[in-house]
Amino acid sequence: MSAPRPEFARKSGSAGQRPRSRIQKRNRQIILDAALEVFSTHGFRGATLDQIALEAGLSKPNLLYYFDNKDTIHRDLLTQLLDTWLDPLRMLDPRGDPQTEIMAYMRRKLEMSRAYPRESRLFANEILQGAPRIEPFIRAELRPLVDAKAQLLTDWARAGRIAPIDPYHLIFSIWALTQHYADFAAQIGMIRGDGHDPLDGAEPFLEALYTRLLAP
Amino acid sequence: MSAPRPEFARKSGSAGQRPRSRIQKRNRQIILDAALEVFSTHGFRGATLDQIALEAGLSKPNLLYYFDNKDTIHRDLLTQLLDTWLDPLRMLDPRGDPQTEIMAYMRRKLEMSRAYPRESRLFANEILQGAPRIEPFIRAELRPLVDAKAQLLTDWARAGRIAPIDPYHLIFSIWALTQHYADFAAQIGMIRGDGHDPLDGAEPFLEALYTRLLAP
DNA sequence: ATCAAGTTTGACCATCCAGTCAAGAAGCTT
DNA sequence: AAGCTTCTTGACTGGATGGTCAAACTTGAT
Repeated sequence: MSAPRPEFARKSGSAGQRPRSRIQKRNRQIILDAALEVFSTHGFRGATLDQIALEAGLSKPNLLYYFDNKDTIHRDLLTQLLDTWLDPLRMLDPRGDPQTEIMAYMRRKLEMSRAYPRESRLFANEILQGAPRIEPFIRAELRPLVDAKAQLLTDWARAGRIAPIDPYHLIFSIWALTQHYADFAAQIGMIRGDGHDPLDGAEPFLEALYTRLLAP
Repeated sequence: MSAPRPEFARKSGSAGQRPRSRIQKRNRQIILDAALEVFSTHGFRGATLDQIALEAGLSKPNLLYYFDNKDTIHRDLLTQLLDTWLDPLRMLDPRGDPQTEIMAYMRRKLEMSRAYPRESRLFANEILQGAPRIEPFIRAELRPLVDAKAQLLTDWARAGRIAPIDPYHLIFSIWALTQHYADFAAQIGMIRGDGHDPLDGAEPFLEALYTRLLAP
């Protein structure tokens, strides 16, 4: 007879249910990993279930046994990503030394570009397309967080502890500079030579840049 | 009977043939403009000819009367874009004042993000996907240009006319910071409020940033 | 006005692709 | 080993999409 979906996968309104069996856990992870690979380079519409299935080493119907549809896979990936995407900014500590804190934030973001370039590209793809799927998240979570941290930066600037620069542009600059190494890795690789690590030398450069920018 | 393609459109190995009639010129431009809109937000695979035709106010077969296929439209757009994409960097003048020259380069790039955000996103999409269509261009044109200008920056640094910073990362930083305002405009708009111009305040910020970074 | 060339389109086709289904294979439990 | 559940897949469907074609319409030169 036709196999019913396992309970946990029936309706995954929000991600985070844990698979029951070991096979479930393993295959869901394999699929998400393959999907991340494909979605991050081709975008949502450009990716096909066949590609993902091939990448995962599973059959397409098998994919759809674990996930209701293409959209669900994509949403689960984004949800998983967004969960941790804001942590570096959240960690910006009002009690710390301003320059140290901002520098540490930049380093955490750079480390994320190094460790999770595919996630960065998945995010970039989503934003390029107008952020249709994560607009609510950006408005409800990211925006207030950025507003709060911008206020903190303003306070620091007012107190003369960092240079008086626009806090929003400061944050955007950190995003732009760090994510660039993941999002444009293909271009950087072609320019610097293919054996070259795109991030080589990035950290000292960014340290110099922000040291000079932030000095009061 | 079946209409043969007009001469100029027969085989457009490289873009740049000029249309014969006024209608040709007008409609090709309308189509390219519509295609830019659609490709830049949905990527190559994500865009459909129907979408482009709708955006252009033409029928799909009519689109294909002016362009051989979807790929040709995309290639023509990229070719047209790349033609002017490197001009700002090419203009970096060895005889000028280093800081003024670099600052002017940054301003030219920022101006391109303001004037041609769709082109920037088209380019970003292409790179995100691994630059499959413009890899030859990057290797044959962009790379040598960047190498040459990096050498120039190194010379300036050696002469103590700018701070001793990695020239490649300096160039990448200008790309990242300026293009970010076009590529991530959707995100910036949601954070700063939708009536807000994403580029508002960007120029003074970047001026401060590069002034401080470049000072010897 | 006439005619040929250039332009436009409705109808159509082949392929691709997300998603279904029923049957079979593999695991688990006793 | 039996019997139940979970997992896997070949074959299929319906709709979207890139592209074709022949007929009709428009334009411009004479």
